[in-house]
Amino acid sequence: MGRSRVQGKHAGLTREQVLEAAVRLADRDGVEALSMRKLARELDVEAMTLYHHVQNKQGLEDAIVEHVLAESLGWPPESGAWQEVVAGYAHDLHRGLARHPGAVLLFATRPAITPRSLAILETLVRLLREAGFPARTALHLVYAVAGAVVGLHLGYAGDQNREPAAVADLAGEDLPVLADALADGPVTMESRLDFTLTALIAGFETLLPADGRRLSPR
Amino acid sequence: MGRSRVQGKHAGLTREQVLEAAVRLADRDGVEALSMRKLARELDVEAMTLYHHVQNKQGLEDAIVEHVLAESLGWPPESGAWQEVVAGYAHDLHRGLARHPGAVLLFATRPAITPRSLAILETLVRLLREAGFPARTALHLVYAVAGAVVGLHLGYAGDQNREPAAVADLAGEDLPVLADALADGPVTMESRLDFTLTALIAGFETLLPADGRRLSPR
DNA sequence: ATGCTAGTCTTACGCCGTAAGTGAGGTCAA
DNA sequence: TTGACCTCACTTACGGCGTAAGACTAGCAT
Repeated sequence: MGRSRVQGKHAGLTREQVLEAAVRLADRDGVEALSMRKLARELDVEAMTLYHHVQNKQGLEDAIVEHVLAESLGWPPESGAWQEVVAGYAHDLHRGLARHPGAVLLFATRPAITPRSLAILETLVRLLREAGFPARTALHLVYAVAGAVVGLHLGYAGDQNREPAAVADLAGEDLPVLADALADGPVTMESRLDFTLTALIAGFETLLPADGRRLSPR
Repeated sequence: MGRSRVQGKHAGLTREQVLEAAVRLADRDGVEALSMRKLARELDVEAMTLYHHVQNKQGLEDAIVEHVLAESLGWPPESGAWQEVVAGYAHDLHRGLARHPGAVLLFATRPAITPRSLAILETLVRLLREAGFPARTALHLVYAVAGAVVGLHLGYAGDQNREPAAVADLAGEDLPVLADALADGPVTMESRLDFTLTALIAGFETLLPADGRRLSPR
């Protein structure tokens, strides 16, 4: 019954298929429900088979992050107003995470140190330096923006996910200011992103050495 | 051997002891190593005993968050320069998370909706509103700051934790700008916190309606 | 033909969370 | 004093987990 597989037969499974199924499963059921055995079942294969395409579960998770990252982040433009480049980068990341909620927690727990993300980081920092930021400040800036985006999604990815919207219900008469703040409806992810991004970019601008040494050195 | 416990004997275990041991264990071995069985062993008790003090594992994790939060966050002052109150709040949270790295991931995945944290939120938002922010903007502000602090710690809490410092090693000659940015040593948590906080607060200031309607309405 | 290799399945181990049931002490009303 | 009841603890058991070790098979290179 049902058990119709045969030892040794090649099922033609590829690493790409494994990753796609893993992302699908994590998005559908939540990352905490992602197990090697369930993933294998999904692919109509035995669990141990997966270990030929992935080193272990941790390796699978790393690969998921890389996969989603590659799908989300294009190459930043080599030139342009830094404010827009940074905002574009943030929005790309945001859209990627929105499309793959199952990957959010993995993003949060893994430093992005693949060659690809480092190269993107390099490009961004170079652009910011050309805009007048000291290199170190530029690095801080990118970290702050990336952290804000991931942090934003975390708040909405918590499992059963009574997101901040639920605060509205809880904010009874004893929390009048909160109730007032939520009177216009719940705080959406988009509005939080826009707000945080605006504030961060405005804040960065005040940190920029006043002259803007890009073209005219004085 | 060693099995010297007796059925039914009251060992006098309290919820407080359970929580403290849980936090200690999570801080020492990482939150992913926290299991009901290990925790019970730590307390010289059988696993199922814990279920008298905690609803289930999820409940235990919720309680850890609450515990650490209570330990970290005092009541915000009812008055004072909003910049300093917000910065103080951020630093309190930061210190709490620094003291309890095992709780960071739990913080990140749980909306803070205990009565206590809601009350703190209420106080902060009220203060900000008195400083001239619209209620909704004030709420965004607090979320942004809290998210930044938690996000900051997440980057450093990733398990074996080759933190961003490791980027320095990876930034070879092909990533000259990054190497430059890291020439003065790795990016510490403190410097990231200070930078992000400065930028956020400066950004918020630009969002503040120009008059500052606290005292003089026109 | 022979052997190698890569992809697959089988079995097994020691963890995990927790449902269900057992038992020992303490409290307190009758 | 008794005995019912409650609380706290222990025991056993189940199904799921990650993965180490090994066996099998098909196809390719020799």
